Amino acid sequence: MTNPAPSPPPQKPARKGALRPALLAAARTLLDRDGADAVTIRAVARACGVSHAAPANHFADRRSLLTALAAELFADLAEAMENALAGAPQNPANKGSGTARLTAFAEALVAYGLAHPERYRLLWRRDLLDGEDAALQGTMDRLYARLLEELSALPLPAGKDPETAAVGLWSLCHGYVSMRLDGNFIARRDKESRAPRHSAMIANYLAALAPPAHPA
Amino acid sequence: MTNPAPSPPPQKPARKGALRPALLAAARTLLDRDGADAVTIRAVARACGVSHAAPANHFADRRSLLTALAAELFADLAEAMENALAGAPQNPANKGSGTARLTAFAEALVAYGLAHPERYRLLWRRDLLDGEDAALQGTMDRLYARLLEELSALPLPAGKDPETAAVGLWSLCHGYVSMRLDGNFIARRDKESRAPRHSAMIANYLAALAPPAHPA
DNA sequence: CAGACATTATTGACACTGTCAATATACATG
DNA sequence: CATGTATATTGACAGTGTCAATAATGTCTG
Repeated sequence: MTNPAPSPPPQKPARKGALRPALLAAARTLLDRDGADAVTIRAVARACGVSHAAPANHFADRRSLLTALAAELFADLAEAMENALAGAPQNPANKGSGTARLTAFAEALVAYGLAHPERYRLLWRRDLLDGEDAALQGTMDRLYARLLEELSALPLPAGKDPETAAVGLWSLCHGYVSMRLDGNFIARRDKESRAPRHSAMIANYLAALAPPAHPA
Repeated sequence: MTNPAPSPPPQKPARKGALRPALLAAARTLLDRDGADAVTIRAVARACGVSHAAPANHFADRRSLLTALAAELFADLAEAMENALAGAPQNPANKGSGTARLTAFAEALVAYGLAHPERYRLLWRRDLLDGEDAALQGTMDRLYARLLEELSALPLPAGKDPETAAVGLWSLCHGYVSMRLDGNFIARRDKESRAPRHSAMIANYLAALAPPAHPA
């Protein structure tokens, strides 16, 4: 099946078996520009210069196309968060606030959401995606496991388990980003011009999770 | 579009000038049963036994219909949260953690979301609603102001302002409910059969906000 | 009361969507 | 070359929101 391209891929009418990635790229562009609603089978086909039914050979239906796109986006997000972790100080021996890595993790999540609104929104549009998709679930589970791993390496106070802390941190970030993106009341009071509120919010949450050695 | 569900039961032709409330009631039923996607102008009209263009006299377009419905739902939510506040102990001037009222507030929000998934989801579907609608914005703003009021009555530790605390608490609850409803990874680990995690989560957050009376 | 007006409901149409069926083209392998 | 598989095209259908023209209903005025 895999053949070396006999001629360079010049234009939208992509050669050989290159329609599938072209469709995904077009879908991503449409998503960023006009939101998930604009990512229709026919619009994607038009953007690739093929007939309206051509995508059916690569994606069974619209849900399948959006799911594949979301899996790509989730992988991007996971990479961004992994990079953030790599740039954070290694946690262990140094006691006290080992929350620098968690801060980096949470900040990266929020930053991705605010930087790519439509992409972030799509990730959670369960009505548009196939929640049973293996690729999608796998990336999500790995990301959550990563957070749990970081949290488990932290000495938590008695009565606080890593699972609840992980769910809380993720909920905090996800809720904040969602309401910012949806333009609801939080957004009207939390302009970008101010110092970013989410940083203080995250810091507060993490400080409570692992209070510094000398509480004020 | 796929047509999964059997058609809703045809209803009585609402006489007189009572079509508008009938449309809203039908929309609410459709929403609860099949989600926001199922709330189409034509389906609502069918449910009320009128022609497909009859609703146009009461709602300019689909967005207008859904916005009116969402305003109703937001009022319901506000009422539920107000009731929860009424049942909570009045802010005790005597001492210590006056977070009981905030706990009631947050628990009521989460309870509403988990009890009425489709209604809660619609509240934040900005792509389906008119964010500039006065009724919708008014109810939302009043609810947020109420939370801020409760938080401002609380003696916060230095370095923590009510605004950030309010945004954090709301984000925490909203994020948790969203991910539970969307069936994402949190839901797969946070079954109803266990003790509800959100209670511990909320308690942890509020405890950090106003630490108990015995400081170091 | 009768006529004029405003509100509301109906019918029909258009463009758009997802999806299916039948067809046509290309490619690869025997 | 012939055959067969993968892919692309055309055409159709049901469903949707929304508009225009029409009809029916009520209400108010003179």
